[in-house]
Amino acid sequence: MNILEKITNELDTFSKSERKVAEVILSSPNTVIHSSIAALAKQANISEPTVNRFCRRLDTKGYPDFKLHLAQSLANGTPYVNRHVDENDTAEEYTSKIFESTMANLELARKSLDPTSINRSVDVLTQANKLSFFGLGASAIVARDAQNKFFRFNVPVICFDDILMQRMSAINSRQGDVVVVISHTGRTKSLVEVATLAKENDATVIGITTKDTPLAKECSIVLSVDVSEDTDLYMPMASRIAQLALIDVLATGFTLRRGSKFRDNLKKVKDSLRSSRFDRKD
Amino acid sequence: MNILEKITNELDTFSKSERKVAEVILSSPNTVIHSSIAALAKQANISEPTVNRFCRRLDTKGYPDFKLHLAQSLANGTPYVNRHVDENDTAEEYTSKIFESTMANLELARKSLDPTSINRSVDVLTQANKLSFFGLGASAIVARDAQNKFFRFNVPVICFDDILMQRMSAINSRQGDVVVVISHTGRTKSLVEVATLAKENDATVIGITTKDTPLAKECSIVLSVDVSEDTDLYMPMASRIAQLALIDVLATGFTLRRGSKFRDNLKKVKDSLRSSRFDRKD
DNA sequence: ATAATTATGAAATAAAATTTCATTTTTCTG
DNA sequence: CAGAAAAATGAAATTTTATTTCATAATTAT
Repeated sequence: MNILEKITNELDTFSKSERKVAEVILSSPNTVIHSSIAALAKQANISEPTVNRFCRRLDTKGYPDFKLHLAQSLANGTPYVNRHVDENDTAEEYTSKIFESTMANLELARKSLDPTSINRSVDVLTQANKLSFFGLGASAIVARDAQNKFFRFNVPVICFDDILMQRMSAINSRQGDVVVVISHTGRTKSLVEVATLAKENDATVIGITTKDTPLAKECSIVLSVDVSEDTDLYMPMASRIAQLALIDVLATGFTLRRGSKFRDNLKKVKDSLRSSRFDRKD
Repeated sequence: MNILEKITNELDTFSKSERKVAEVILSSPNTVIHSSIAALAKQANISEPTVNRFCRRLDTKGYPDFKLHLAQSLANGTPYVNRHVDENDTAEEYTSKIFESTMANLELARKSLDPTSINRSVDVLTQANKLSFFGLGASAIVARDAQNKFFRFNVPVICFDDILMQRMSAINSRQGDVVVVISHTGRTKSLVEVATLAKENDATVIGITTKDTPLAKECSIVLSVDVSEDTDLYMPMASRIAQLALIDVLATGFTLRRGSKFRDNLKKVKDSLRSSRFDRKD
C-alpha cells in the first residue's frame, strides 16, 4: 500500500507532533528520502524519537525502513494521492499536483466501477431506440461529450442541459428508450425528478453518480464513480474527468459489441472532417 | 534509470568481489533492501567496504542511498501504459485499459506542458477585461467547461461553439481581451482563422493545442498538450481529458493569483447551489 | 482538582556505514 | 619471469545515524 496515502488517511489519528512530521513528509517527500532522522526532526521542530515512533506507527521497522517505503511510493507508476495545492506553489508545482491528483482520482474511480453494471449498460445502450443524456453544470459538459460520441455511432441521441427540455423529453420517453442521467452529487433535485419521470414512462434509466444517493435510488442501473471529496472542493474537477473516462468506456464497449464492420463507419465519420482541416506536411 | 538494469549492464566491468555482490543483489533484490551492509557483505562473502565501493561505483551516495534506488526499481512494476483495447476484452478488461491509458496520457501531457507558458497565461488571464473560449467538436466541450469555471470567478467570460459567432466575437475583440482557442489537431481551418482575427484586433491569443501546428503559429502563448496519437484513433478521448486537466490548472493558477479572500467568493457561488439539492443525511 | 494515561525529548546506547590504512592480489614492464 | 606499480580488498577505527531508556510534560478521564 502506498505509504503517502496511508499518512493522508490516518492524518487525524496522529498526535500533534506526529502531524508535524506528517506535514513535512507530505509537502516534500522527495527531500525526506534523502534526509537523516535528525534532519527531518529538525525540519518538523520535534525530536528524533518522535520521528521514530511515527515510523513505527505506520507499520514500518523504523526510520530507514520507512524511507524505503516512501521511496517506493514515489517511484514512477505509483501516483500520489491528492496532494493539495498550496498558496505559494509555483506554476510547475501546482500543475504537477493537479495532474497527479487527477490521475489518482481516475484510479479511485476505476476501482469503484462495477464491471457487471458496465456490461449491462452497454447491453442496454446497444439495443436502445433512442439515447438521451442529461446533466447540469459540469455534468452538462459530460452529457454533451456523450452526445458527441454516440452521435458518431449513427444512433438517435439527444442531450439537454435545460431543466424544462429534460422534463419534457423524459415524459415523452417510452419502452426501449435509454436515459442517462449524470450528476456527481446525485442530489440535484430536478435531475432526480427527471430520472423518476423517465422511469415512470418505461425508459431504462442509467445513472452516472455516486452510490447511495437519491439519484442512484431512482435508476435501473447505477454506474458509481467515486472520487475523493476534497478535490472538488470549490469546483468540479476530478469528478467530471472520471465521468468522461466512463463515457469513453461505454462508447468503447458499444463499438466492441457492434463488431468490426461498424468501425469502418467510425472512420468514415472521422474522414468527413478532413476537408475542414489544414493538411499535415509530414 | 533502473538500477537493476544498470547492474546487469555493467556486470563485466566489475571486479571479482564486486561481481559477487552484484550476483547476490540480482538474485534476491527484495531481501537486499531489508539487509544491512554487514548482512549483504556476509552473504556475498566479501567485506563491508567492498559493498560500499560497489554502491559508489553505481553513482549512489553510499549503501543506504543505493538501497533507496533499489527499492524504487522494484516498485516500478506498474507504470501506466497505453494498452490497446482488444476485440475480445471483457468489460473489466477494457475498462481498466481505458482508464490506464487515460492516466498514461495525462502523464505525457503534464510532461509536455511548459510552466513558463502556464505562468504567463495565468498572468494574462487575471488581467483580462474579457475572456473568450472557442472550440469545436470535442474541444467545444472543453471551452464550455472553461466557461463554467471562469464564470465562477465573476469575470466577463463568453464561449462559442458556432463558427460565425466565434468570428464575430473575434473581430470585436480589443486590447486587454484574452481569447483562448482550443483545438487538439491545431489544423481546424475556421479556428485558425479565428485566432488570426483575434490577434489582428489586438487580443492576446492563448492556444491550447499541439505544438508546431498552424494554430500554434498564430497564438501569443501556446499551451502544448501532447498525448499519444493512437488513443484518439476513432474519436477524441485522451486529448480532451488532458485539455480539461489543463483548464483546472489555469483556474487554480487564477485563484492562487487572486489571493485568499477571493476564495470566499467561490464558496459563496457553491453555496448558492445548495437549495437546488437534496440534503445529505450524514 | 487529581489521578491515570499518553506524548515528548534529552541523554545514553546501540547499530550501521564509512574511512583509513596495511595487506594482498593483479597487472604491467623490461 | 622477476619485480615494480597499480588496483583490489578487508581489519580496525571512526563517524554517522538510529534506537532505547527514562524522566518530564501534556492531555484526558474521573
